[in-house]
Amino acid sequence: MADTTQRVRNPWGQGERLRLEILAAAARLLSELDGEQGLTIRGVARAVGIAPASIYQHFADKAALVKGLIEYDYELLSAAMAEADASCPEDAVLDRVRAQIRAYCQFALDSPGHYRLMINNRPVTMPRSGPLVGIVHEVIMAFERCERAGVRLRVSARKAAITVFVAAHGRVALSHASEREPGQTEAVLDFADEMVWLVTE
Amino acid sequence: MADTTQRVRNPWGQGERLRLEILAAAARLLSELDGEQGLTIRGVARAVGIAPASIYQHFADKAALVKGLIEYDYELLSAAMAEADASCPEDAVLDRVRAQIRAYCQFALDSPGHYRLMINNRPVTMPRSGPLVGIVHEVIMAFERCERAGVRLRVSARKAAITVFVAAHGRVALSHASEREPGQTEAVLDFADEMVWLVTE
DNA sequence: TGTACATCAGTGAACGCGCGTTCACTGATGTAC
DNA sequence: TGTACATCAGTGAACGCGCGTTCACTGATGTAC
Repeated sequence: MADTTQRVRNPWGQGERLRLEILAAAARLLSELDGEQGLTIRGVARAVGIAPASIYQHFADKAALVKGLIEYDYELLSAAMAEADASCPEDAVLDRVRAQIRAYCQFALDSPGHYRLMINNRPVTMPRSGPLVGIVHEVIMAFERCERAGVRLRVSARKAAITVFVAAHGRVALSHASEREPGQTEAVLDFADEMVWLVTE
Repeated sequence: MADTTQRVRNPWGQGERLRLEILAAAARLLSELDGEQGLTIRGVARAVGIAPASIYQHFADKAALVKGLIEYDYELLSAAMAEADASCPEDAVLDRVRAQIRAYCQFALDSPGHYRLMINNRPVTMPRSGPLVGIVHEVIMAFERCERAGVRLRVSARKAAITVFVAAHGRVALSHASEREPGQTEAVLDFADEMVWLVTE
């Protein structure tokens, strides 16, 4: 398990490199152990091949490490959703909504540990302005595009986005709580599509 | 904090009483600490006023204690939903569905720790036959009653129940992840109602 | 009725563990004069 | 060019903590004869 090869220390002035190594190792651990409680300073240090104390040169404490991880993950998720949106034809407005939601679900299914961390460790200081809100806002805009293109919604674009988003979270969370099953991914993505259908008409 | 009064031991043949005291204390702790990780053998022993070792006369290990709690909680939740259903006029079929879902959300909001434990610690041995399934089945039957009463559903009764249930879970879970806000309960219940409306028409 | 023993409810003290964090340190690489 | 010193990357060992669990025990209450 543990790396027996000795780590070579970074050259002068390149100490920041270790910071990225730490984040990368923490991300890897989080993917494997899915669950924040499995993410420990000592575990990360072990994975990187350094002393636990070394982490404190780059992160004030465990909370700072977790915060760094979450910020990184939000960027990944946002990028995945934006890419999904952009990969659809410009005028396939509903497909673009679906693609975004599916990308969201896919991320959550692929990285349960990361996803749970993002949801459950949202910074307390930003009740309605956290990164999650940015993501929901993208979906709101996608629904507004639909309306402008003539798609009839059963509720406002804003409400449609929130509803679909909340339901997708519910589906994903329940999926995480069960053991993996074949075809689960498709089931989740189908559910997401159906939610989009439910708010349209 | 700690009870300074000495516990009187149960009389001969009444040792089972402690089992209930332990469960009650664990439930109380879970309500306060909301989060399974806050629930510890030692903490429960402290709350009851006994030695940690005493718990092992009634529960083989921590998992057994948790299992006992979950079973108890499912009974509470089922009873609350059944009561909500029964408190509506017989023929107000949609109201009865709504009442059940609202009771579900209310339970989750009132007891986040219990709710999270139930969802995340579902017995691995019963993928599609756990107690949650029983609860969903009640909702399915409630929707079937609606159909028989002439209410038009946009999807099958089964799908409607699952959709509403999943969305309710999503809403509740997100609510748990944010800090408490005034009016939150109403917002969650309104969301639940809206989900019922979305699957009907 | 007395007494030896079984059974019961519950305990005290210890075990080993992994955790987050601190602190004085080591040794290599750069810089000032 | 040499040398004293500052700065850097990173460490080893310890701290106190709370955890789940085990084990031999205590003392009260019942039962057999």
